[in-house]
Amino acid sequence: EKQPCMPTHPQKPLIIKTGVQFTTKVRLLVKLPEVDYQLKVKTTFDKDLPPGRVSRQFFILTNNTKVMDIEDYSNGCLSVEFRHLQLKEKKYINGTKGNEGLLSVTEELHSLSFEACFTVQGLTIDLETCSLPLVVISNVSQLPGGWASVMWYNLLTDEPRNLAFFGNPPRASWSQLSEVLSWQFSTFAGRGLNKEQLTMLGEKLFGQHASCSDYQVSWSKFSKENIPGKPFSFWMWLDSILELIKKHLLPVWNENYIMGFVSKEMERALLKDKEPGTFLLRFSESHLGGITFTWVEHGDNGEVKFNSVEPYTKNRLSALPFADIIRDYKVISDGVVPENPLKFLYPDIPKDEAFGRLYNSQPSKVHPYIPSTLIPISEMRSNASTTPRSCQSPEPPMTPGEFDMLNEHLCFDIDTMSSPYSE
Amino acid sequence: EKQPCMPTHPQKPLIIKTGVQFTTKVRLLVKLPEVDYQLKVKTTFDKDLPPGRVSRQFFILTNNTKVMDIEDYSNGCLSVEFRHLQLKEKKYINGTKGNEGLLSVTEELHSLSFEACFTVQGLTIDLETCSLPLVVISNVSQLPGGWASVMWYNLLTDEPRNLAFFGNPPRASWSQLSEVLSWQFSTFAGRGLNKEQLTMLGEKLFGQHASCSDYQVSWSKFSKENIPGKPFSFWMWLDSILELIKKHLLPVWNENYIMGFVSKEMERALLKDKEPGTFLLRFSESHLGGITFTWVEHGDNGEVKFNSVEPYTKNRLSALPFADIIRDYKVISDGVVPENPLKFLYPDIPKDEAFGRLYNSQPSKVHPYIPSTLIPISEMRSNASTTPRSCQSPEPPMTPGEFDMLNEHLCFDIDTMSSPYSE
DNA sequence: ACAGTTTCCCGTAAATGC
DNA sequence: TGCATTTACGGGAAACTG
Repeated sequence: EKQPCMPTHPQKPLIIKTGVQFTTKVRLLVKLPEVDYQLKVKTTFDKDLPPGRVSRQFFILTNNTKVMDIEDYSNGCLSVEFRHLQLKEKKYINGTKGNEGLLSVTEELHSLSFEACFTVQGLTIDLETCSLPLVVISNVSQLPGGWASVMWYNLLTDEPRNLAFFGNPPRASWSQLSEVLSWQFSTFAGRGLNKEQLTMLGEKLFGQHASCSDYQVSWSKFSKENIPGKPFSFWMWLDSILELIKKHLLPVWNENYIMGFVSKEMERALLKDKEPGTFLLRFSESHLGGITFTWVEHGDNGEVKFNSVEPYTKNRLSALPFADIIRDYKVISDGVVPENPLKFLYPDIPKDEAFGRLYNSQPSKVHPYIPSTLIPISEMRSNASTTPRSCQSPEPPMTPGEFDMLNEHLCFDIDTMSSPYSE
Repeated sequence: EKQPCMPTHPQKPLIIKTGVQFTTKVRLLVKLPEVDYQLKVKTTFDKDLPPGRVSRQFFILTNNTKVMDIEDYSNGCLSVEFRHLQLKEKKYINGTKGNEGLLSVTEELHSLSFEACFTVQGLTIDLETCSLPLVVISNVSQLPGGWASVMWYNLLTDEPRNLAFFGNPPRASWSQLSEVLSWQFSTFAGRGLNKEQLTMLGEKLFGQHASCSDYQVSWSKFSKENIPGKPFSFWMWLDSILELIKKHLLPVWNENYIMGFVSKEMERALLKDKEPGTFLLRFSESHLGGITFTWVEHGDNGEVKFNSVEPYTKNRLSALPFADIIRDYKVISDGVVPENPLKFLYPDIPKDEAFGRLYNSQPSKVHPYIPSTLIPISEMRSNASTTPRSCQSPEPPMTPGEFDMLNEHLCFDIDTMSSPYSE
């Protein structure tokens, strides 16, 4: 909470969504000799930005002027906190938008300026400062793109406000980037990525060169180009997993039960010598935000078989928590009694020992009813059978005497009125 | 589409949500002799309402004036359509709100006025009309209450704008009300209510008097008082079922496979002589928006047993469509092979014959994965185990020479900035 | 036509007012 | 304090716009 008495910029670049409130606080670092006058601060969005440098322009919808006040808890500093600030896009200032469409919206950097002007003993002093770069989005669906920008900026520059950063963004070394990725998981999901997990991610980005930790990753490869053969970029994929963990897998992830980032080859190598029924948890590489389990079995003639279930995504997981899925998962083969093939979490932890504490509750006993729950089930050899007014009135001209009639009968009619709630 | 040339009010009372766009159209019923001038129409919310008559006041946030135009498709009538109208509440005009808190917000009726003024051959004519009563809500959670008001108003008065209607709302006879309720289902769910279903609803409202179709229902009993022993009113309960049907049960409802409104006594009477495995579908009376099935079985010593599953609500149904639940439902008794107890839809339709066409899903064959689905299951004899900066600076006074230093170092600092997307 | 972007608005949760 | 009502905003989908 304590800060030195020099101008610093403790806040990180931020993402602001239009129409959603945000807050900012400014503090005067030097005590003023005489403070018996009001010091007004005005905040402006993209104050000095020449139009044309950005393709979109925004303004602060709400009150943008406030009087500085002595902080209650500190030793007399002047400060002011703007609350309930809200951004709105300026529409069509003159003709069309300003910028060439080179940058995507989440690469476009903006800033918030603060100004005050006051007079001390006859001398007029202007104060001004401005925030670190800001990304402005209009929908939460743009949040992953915004985070990518913030990460890349923080990782690769110390400049306080290089708004042209994404005009020619530098590359990152894998050693730098992997550290940041791990930090994302440790910050938002409570546990970072270990060496094996990072190795798999490195291989995903540039094949088998993962050992070269000084390999360079371009901004485009990180978050703009799609992964070959996939309809999403590396970061979109990774972020979808981060979101899945945050919403549905937090305890399981924090217990380190999700290996998560393992190639299919590695997975088989790990499982092949283990007890039948040994399984591990892995994130889907083909779909956004999915998790699957793979278990090993021995066939009748002793050969090793691997099975992976169709990945669970947020929709399924919000119907049934993941630990319960592991507890209840059943495979039914041609009418035989269903059985749960998951016995040991890799390498050899009995399933209930690992997940027992994470199992969710069970039947609500609303009396007259039989409790019911959903269980996940796979049929091994199923024959999938899919079933799939017309307006008539006297004509003109009018005689003078017709006025009364007109005044009598002329009136409006509400022809239709609709709202989403009508009919 | 065609309308007579007299003022009528074809639109029903509506529900408008603040901040959500609505549309209205006004038409001039008499052709004007000379139309080579512009006729402006202005729309005003609650124009003539003395403040104090309503507890909330609203205004039209968007443009409320528009020029009348000749309708393209008709024979030359003047009309104007207001689009993108939006309502906002006036806050604290003078002190506190106007009204005694007698009425709830969904009982408070408002209106929209339209005015125009024009001059023909030296005579000035004022036109004005106003809509049928409107209910204004601020959240969709108030929609059921709003609908109740609209229904009651339509049912019990022909007055075009009796804004005081809910000051002393009349009672409805059961024969009137039941017709309206059935109409709700037929309008919004495609199939109305039959006599048996209405009888059950009547009994719910006033015990066993259901046969007296001239029994009177008060507004309060219909939608304000809770059903004895339940935390919701009759209409809230019924509307929750209507919503459930609209979102999750439409095909099943339209095929008439949901008996739905049956008392438990009636249910048993109907099922007791039927084949074991005969079931019927019934809405929950104890919880909002739930549906259950009850099936009949014969015990070992021949006695009749009835079972009902815990009702399915929208959350469960959005994880698994209802027809699939019926297809896949299993009961497992003490480790025995699970079996689907549902065989015949009452009275005797084989389950798959009734629901076959409505079965949904089936395995998505994303190759390397084993397809998996959720199935609903009940354990009959389960032992439920629940687990569940400090700011220091030199003191005044200043010497003249210190000004340069001050001007050099004095500046702002952005102390904190936060948005929901920060950190 | 299409993709990137914004708008719209439901539905849940939280905040606010009475 | 509790209840009624409004606000906030994520998230899915539709509308927009070059």
